[in-house]
Amino acid sequence: MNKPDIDAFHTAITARLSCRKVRYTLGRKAVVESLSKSNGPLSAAELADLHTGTIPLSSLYRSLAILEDSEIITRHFGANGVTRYELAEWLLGHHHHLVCTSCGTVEDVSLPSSYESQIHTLVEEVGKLSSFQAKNHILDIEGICLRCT
Amino acid sequence: MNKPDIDAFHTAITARLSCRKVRYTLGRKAVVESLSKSNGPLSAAELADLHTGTIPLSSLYRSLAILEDSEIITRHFGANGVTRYELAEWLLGHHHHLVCTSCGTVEDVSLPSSYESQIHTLVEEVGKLSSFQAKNHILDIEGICLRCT
DNA sequence: TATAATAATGATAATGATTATCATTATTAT
DNA sequence: ATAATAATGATAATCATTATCATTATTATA
Ligand SMILES: [Mn+2]
Ligand SMILES: [Mn+2]
Ligand SMILES: [Zn+2]
Ligand SMILES: [Zn+2]
Repeated sequence: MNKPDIDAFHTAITARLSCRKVRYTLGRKAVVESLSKSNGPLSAAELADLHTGTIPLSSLYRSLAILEDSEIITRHFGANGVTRYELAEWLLGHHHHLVCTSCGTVEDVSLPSSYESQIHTLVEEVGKLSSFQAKNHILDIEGICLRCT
Repeated sequence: MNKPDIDAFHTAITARLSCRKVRYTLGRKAVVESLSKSNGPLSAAELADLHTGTIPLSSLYRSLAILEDSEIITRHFGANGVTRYELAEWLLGHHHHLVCTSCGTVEDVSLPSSYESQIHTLVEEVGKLSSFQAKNHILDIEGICLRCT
């Protein structure tokens, strides 16, 4: 996963939020900063830890809800039942996740585009066969991460 | 998805449970029956509805926990943040899920084996590239189901 | 069979994550 | 400067899930 510069994110996010009378406050910026720096989605608890004392939980959850509303962030489920947050794909790019079943961490991973297009075509095909209007796919790879080996 | 006969399930499950001093009681059988009949994983709430009045929630959750322990059922996350339960793959076979983002239902879908092997090889490859010991993959296809079209 | 040991049940309380309230404070618009 | 609007933070409320524990059912064994 290529880690892009945070300033570009702030600019893009400011633009999108201002369209919708939504303010890009310090608390919300803090969330975006943390998510930008992470190489995987973070849970509310993890985000709270990164800003211990500085952001009350109620505000954190509200920021997350609002950022999701504005499509700045998305939620990821699938590792245990833990909800994790990450920057939306229009910021971070399409990617998938390596989920360590031992320590529970979730790491972003981009597939080579040839693989990605394979998946895309098979998803289309399966949708047709099942008369299901496929919109997008979520591929989580479960296993043991390097640190847990 | 091929719907196999429930009696075979009961036999196999009885065998596996008896190995571990775990009883296959009516409540547990009821859960297995419901899951067998369903064409997708069910949430605890949905299971409770299917047996309104007959199974107290505490018993239901305990049955689910015990059946999961004994690897009779597995949990599926990923549709909203809802935890859903399904029969383990050694009973139901490996498959994936069509998740309707409109009504929230989750339907089982088996991929043609050529697709499945494509996924398998790409997962292996990605694991190598990321020095991640890949064990299995979870592919959810999100979109709009037939009823919601 | 009678009895002890073990497991399951069901009512209820406790927990933990998330959401809702609401008064206060900060920002924006006029 | 003032009014309108949005954000904050403390707190309470919800909701799913888990833990307790006394009671009941099942199994083992004398
Ligand atoms: Mn991610
Ligand atoms: Mn399934
Ligand atoms: Zn790990
Ligand atoms: Zn639907």
